[in-house]
Amino acid sequence: MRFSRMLIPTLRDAPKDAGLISHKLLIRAGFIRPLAAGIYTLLPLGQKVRLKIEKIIREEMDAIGGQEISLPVGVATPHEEAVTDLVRREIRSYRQVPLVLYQIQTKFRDEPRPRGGLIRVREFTMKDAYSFHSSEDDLDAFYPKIRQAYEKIFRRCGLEPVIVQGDPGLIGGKDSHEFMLLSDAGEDQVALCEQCRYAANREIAQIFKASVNPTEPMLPLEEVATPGCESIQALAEFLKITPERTAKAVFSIADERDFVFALIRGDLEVSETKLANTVGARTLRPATGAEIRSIGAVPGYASPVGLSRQSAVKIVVDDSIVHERNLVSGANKEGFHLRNVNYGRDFIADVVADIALVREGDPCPNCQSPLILKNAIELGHIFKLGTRYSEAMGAKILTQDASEKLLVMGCYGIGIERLMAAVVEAHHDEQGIIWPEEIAPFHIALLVLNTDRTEQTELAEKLYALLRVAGLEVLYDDRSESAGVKFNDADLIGVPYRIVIGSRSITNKTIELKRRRDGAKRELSYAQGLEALVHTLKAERGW
RNA sequence: CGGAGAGUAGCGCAGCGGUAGCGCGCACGGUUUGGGACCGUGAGGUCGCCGGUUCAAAUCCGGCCUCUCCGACCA
Repeated sequence: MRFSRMLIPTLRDAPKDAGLISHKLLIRAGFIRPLAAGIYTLLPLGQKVRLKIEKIIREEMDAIGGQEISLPVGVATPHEEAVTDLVRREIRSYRQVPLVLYQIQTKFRDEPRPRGGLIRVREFTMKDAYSFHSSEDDLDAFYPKIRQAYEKIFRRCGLEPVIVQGDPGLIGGKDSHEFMLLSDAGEDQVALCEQCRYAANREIAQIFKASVNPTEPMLPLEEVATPGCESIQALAEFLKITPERTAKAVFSIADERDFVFALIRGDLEVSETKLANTVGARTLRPATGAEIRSIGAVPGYASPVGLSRQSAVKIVVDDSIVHERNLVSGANKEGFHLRNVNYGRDFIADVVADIALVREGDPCPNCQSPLILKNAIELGHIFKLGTRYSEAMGAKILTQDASEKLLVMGCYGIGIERLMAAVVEAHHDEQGIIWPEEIAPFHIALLVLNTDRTEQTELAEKLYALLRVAGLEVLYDDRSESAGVKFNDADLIGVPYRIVIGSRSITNKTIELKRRRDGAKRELSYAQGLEALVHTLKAERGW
């Protein structure tokens, strides 16, 4: 393409409301334009990159037997249901599975809070894929394939995400992995163990919980006055004990219906995600003081001890509590706590579960080394759905022995524009974007510096034509701008290679080839003819 | 949805009661052209919207809208 004919509105200054580097650069370099909060127009350059990413995804999905389809854009129907419905109608026999269907389609999400340019938007392109299997074993066998396909997709886009255990959510499959690109621009957090490579989304990461005093004999309950001790910290200081010796109560309302009373060791925090998954809640919000009092508890002085059991109150106890002895917990009386509270003797839970939120430095569940927390961008998510949808919708097949069996499903997603933004986050410098070759909008930027010198423009035109014939995508900067403008735009846009034709090219019979990634330069002679030069160039690509 | 900030030319900003400004960009002419050149001329704005106060509002007051950032969801 001729730069002069292409819509590439580069900007010197980034709009002030752009925060992230990827956001600034994609706008400045003329890839995207904001239309409304979380709604972006992809300009020609942005569209080119998106199509290249989609091409990679198609190739890798097809390589593992995926078949592209296009599901109708249901108003309220999740695509899990639409695709399960399709398969329920069309698939009868175990001989027809495994079946892998995918689509690349625009998604609309009424995001309460779009942010970070393309990282989180209201409208975006998603590749969603679904696999159908005759058994758990077959899904288990397929799962590594999709995982590898994802690794390839991201690697071809120039990214090396960390694969972490993901939140299986309410859908509650047994395996779930997220492809996380470590980046400060990310809004997720992952917990990583550098020793044993344990990696999980922070929300569901486990920690090794050593009991502080599991062998201490149970002592009798004892009420103690603790005026003004409404926080664990205040309580621990007042009683001169460590927070590990206390039990903390956290109150939530699940799905605006059930009261959830969570109890965890005083030094730990509750993971809302874990808690929600434990009680099977779609939404969870903190309870108000009035709601807490309504079940007979006192904010700041609450415990399950002596609480009259109500069916609407679900008591969830973290496993950290179960193994401890003689904790201090609330007396459900303003200004009083109880010493020597013991699980089993003084109270029991409806559910005992791990609901702790990992913190930096907590011991790894596998090797007990300190975990580190990092911000990350979630590029993709794969998980085993199991039979949740096939059961709900009656998607069955006949097995070899003519019995009916529920299909076992997996589902797998990638957000395309977010991936594009993540690539920019990972690959840029002060000058602009540095696209990995496979998804760059162009292979080569061809710059002619003095457009009023016919020797130069003629040379450039010839080279432009030959490069295209050779199958290269060329952005030919034929504008009569000053050299600096052209250099800066080429760098900003992030084309992997740059050819410069200037006065030197005429006198020395050479052109300059520069690699964007590291600035490596070469002077290539065309004394043997331009065709030979183009041949060399192709050979030199990736030198 | 809760909290904080911001809306003035395409982008970045100034002006904060008296008829709308600057830089960049854009158009035209000329000189330039190896890292965002220079001179001259010019186009471009219902100052987010609605109402109020005032002789007079971009400016003061009220309401609304939009956007950005920080907290609860997700690719």
